[in-house]
Amino acid sequence: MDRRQQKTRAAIFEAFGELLSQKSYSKITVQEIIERANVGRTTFYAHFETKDDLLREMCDEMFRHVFSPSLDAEHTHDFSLEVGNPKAIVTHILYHLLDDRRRQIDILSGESGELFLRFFRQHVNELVSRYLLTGAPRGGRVPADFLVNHISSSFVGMVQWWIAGQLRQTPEELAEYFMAVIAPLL
Amino acid sequence: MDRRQQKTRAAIFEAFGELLSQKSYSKITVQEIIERANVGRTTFYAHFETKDDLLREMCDEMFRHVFSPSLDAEHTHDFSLEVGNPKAIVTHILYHLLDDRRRQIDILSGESGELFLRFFRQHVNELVSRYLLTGAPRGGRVPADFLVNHISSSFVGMVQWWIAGQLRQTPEELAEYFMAVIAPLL
DNA sequence: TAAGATACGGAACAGTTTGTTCAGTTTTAT
DNA sequence: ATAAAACTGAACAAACTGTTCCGTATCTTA
Repeated sequence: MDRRQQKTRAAIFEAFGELLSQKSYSKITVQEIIERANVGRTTFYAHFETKDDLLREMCDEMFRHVFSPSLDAEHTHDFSLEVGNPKAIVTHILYHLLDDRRRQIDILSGESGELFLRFFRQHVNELVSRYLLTGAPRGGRVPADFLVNHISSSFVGMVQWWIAGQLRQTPEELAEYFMAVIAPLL
Repeated sequence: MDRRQQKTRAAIFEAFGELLSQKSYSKITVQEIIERANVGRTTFYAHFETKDDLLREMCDEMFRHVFSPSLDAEHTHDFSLEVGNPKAIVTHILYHLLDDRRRQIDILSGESGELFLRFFRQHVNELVSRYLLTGAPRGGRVPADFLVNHISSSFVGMVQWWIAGQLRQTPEELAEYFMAVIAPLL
């Protein structure tokens, strides 16, 4: 991809992210974005059809990172190796969230956190039904898709709680809590 | 309150509700609302400072109903009498949601459901910490506020799942599921 | 039922924001 | 070096917002 495109795209994401941590999505104007990104109006619309489009693409990029199996240093894991070890997966994802702290967390704690958590939720749902519920000999007291939804809701809810509480807990602690309320169901 | 005010207020709520079940909140304009409500521009701004204000007031009205202890017919309950019987409370609330079916559900299934679920969540949180967690001899493996948050998230998540799935379950069934995943923690 | 208060309607307003077009400049890749 | 591609800036119509002013309709109560 053209170097210019990369730079513009990055500048827009950067500016958008900063704004999102300051004010709510709906109150952010394209005007502000391009001013802060130092980019021409025409250029913006050459990259993104609309503000919503920008949001979508940014979410994709964010969560592709959060859910990517690889993590730089010692926390490297591969989901496929961790099937049957839910706690490791949970810890792993929480580390990823913490990793690129500035962008993810700032945005998620902003007024438009819910907006992003919708996307987040989708990823979590997929993950849960793929890795967390396979071959688990459940009691069968509730339907499987109810259970998947329950676990995803709990996870996303936990992350919200975590962020709202200033990230006071370590990923390990959090994963501990999570397993305490979820494990009885698996 | 003046009969005229009631009528305009109702007309605006009605119009707003219809629009919300059709398109997302952010794409709805004041212009559309007043056209559909057949109300003058001046009148709208005499009632509500802004579109966000309208949203807030409408949420208040909606959820004041959903969480009100009284329900018309045979399902009449009083929360205060039901402390220690969480399942009854859950069933009760679900019936309330179903009650004014047209407005609540349509809005919640619209693209802006999350917006309303934020308010919904606040009420649930309050309710949970007041009625569902009092005097319960917990194991103490997780902090109390984590637990409250977990239960609220699960409840709201369940409602989303319920609505997305076309309300296929009865409130009783749903309450059954809910207790199955929550009861072990109380 | 008459009078004063209150709510409504319509038109017009300045100020923003949006998304597009066009012509001209800079950067990149080959 | 040159052609393609990306960027800029200005200007544009269209839509929406929130406000003001004034005349009309409706309610309240005395």
